Amino acid sequence: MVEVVLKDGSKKQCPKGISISDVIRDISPGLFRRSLAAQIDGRTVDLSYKINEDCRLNILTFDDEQGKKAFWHTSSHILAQAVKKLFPGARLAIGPAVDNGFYYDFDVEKPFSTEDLQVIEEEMKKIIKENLELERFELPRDEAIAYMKEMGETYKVELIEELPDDAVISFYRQGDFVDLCAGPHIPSTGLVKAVKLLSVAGAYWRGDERNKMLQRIYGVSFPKKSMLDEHLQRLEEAKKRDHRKLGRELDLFSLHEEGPGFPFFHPKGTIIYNLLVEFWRKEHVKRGYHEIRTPVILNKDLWIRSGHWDHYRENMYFTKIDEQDYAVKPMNCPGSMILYKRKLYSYRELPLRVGELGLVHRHELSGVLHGLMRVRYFTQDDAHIFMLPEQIEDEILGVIELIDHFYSIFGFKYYVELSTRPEDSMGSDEDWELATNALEKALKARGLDYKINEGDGAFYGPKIDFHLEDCIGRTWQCGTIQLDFQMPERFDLTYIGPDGEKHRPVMIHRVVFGSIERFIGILTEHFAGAFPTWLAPVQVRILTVTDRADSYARELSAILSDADIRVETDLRNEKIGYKIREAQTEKIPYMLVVGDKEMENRTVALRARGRGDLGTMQADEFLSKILKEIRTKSV
RNA sequence: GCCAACAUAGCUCAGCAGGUAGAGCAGCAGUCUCGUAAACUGCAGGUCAGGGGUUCGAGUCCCCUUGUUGGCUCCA
Repeated sequence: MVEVVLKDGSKKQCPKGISISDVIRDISPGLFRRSLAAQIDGRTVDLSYKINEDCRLNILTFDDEQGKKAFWHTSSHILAQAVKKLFPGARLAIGPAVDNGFYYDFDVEKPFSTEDLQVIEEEMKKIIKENLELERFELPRDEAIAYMKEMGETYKVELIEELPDDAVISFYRQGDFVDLCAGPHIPSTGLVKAVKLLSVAGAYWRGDERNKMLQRIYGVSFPKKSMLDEHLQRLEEAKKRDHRKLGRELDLFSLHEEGPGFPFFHPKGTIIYNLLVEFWRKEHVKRGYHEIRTPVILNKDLWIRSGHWDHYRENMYFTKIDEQDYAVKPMNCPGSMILYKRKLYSYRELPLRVGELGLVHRHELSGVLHGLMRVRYFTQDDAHIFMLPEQIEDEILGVIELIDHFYSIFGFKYYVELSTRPEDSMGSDEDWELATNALEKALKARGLDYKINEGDGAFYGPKIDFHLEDCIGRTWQCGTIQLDFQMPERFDLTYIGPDGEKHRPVMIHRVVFGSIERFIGILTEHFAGAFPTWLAPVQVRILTVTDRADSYARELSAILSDADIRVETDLRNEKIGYKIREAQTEKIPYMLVVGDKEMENRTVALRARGRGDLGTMQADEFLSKILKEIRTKSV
């Protein structure tokens, strides 16, 4: 007998060699129907796994992250089986579960068309209907390679050859289809009650553009038909929050063929931009930052010296002035270096925090442009902190505090990553290790959860990245903190120490918003266009019931405007319902309805976006209420 | 840049198997003075992304270019 400890702590005696399925069936037939995979002592396994010793058992359903993954992983096998049946020449690459479904990469003669997806989806449904069982088996390395070679699966052969020596090489069989796979999988294909193939895309083998481009099919699946409908419904809803759609509807910004990746900001978008900048300046002055402005175009020699020519040239724009080569800045740091070098600094002056709202241009590949999120010019809310080596940790912690303060004001949740040395980079291994450790130490001191992003640092130093989510859950890097020993060296920066000698300062590059343009995109999607009052381009609109209230409306407007509130009047000869509807679709936070009654009593009938009619109140009562809301930046 | 799809009025979309463009909203002009998400009538608005080709005839079929979308690579 073996002892199985369940999630709730209860213990169960079972015969040795019993399958997990049998254990669950014994606990509850209802749970058995929903179970997809299981964890034995934290290791995810199939339900057919035989228990041979005492263990802790955790049963996974579609509600568990790992259960979902197994479900989608099996779905990707069904996809591969369908493709092999319809396109026998297709070779299989990889087919994992991802956050929102699954995909499979195929090497095929001719790219898949949208029509092919339909046919493949139909074939998948047949496989599901057959309710094939998934059966696991293992092979020694040489047999596994021979087996895959025989089937012509060259990508699989490559995968097996690269597995570590001690790896268990397992396969899963469903009907006549076999795939190399670590598992786990759900017991049978019939559990997939609803499947939808969403898109085809090219994807390089192993994500390397030097490799062959494969055809990737994305799909999603669920154990219930209604869950698929809900999922598709959610995607539709998310589209309504898309900042590109809202940007057009709310007249914030636009993009034109004349400047792909170069957004135009309209008056209302510019109001938001300016408010963010104003807020940014206040918070930075409080924290001892100075602000500078440096040129957009600087001589090429500067960029050679900074290392950008060697490591960032592909992303830069160049121009000529009087026969000399110049570059449009893709980063602000070299300009900041020049200013640091204009005079001598004492150690007493450090840390020196120098901010710059710098307009940078970067040549991004045409295929990656995306609204305001990925553009070819943007404003970095940059700052460079020059400091003594012993100030590193405090300064990093200060920036983390600042970023957290900013994001929490908007109510954002964020993800943190630590990016380490990339292949194309400069400096010694010791410097990189020192810098990376310093960042990591600060993260730990602050108690932040973070993921390590191997090889994704800047070419001059490692970085802590802060990611925010868009409407469909894609994350975008916004804030970043980069520790740099290289630039001070390259530009021979110095400060005079207590010993009267010159020493080398260390520097931090950091941004909070990241790109003000991208941040506006994130804000738009986060609030679905209904910006908090302090950020709303129009904060109040006064709506008249009839033209008898026009002069009262103008008077109110002047009072609010004097208090720096962004107010508009709607005196058109339209029905009040029509005016309300329009203000509502423009997502204006407050509507003041004024007619004969209000005029007589010097009141306003208040209506708030999303909260409807709030009744009547004195005009000055409303004024103090909205002023407080703006001052506290409440969301 | 690569793979696929898409591009018709300011916006959202019709235009079926080639026979020279249509709706709703927005805009403009009038009428209605109206109390919490759409009053009524009329008018105007398009070298169908740009260029080439096939055809008696192309928004519709083919090719190229540009842009957009979803991915890949890359990144704030």
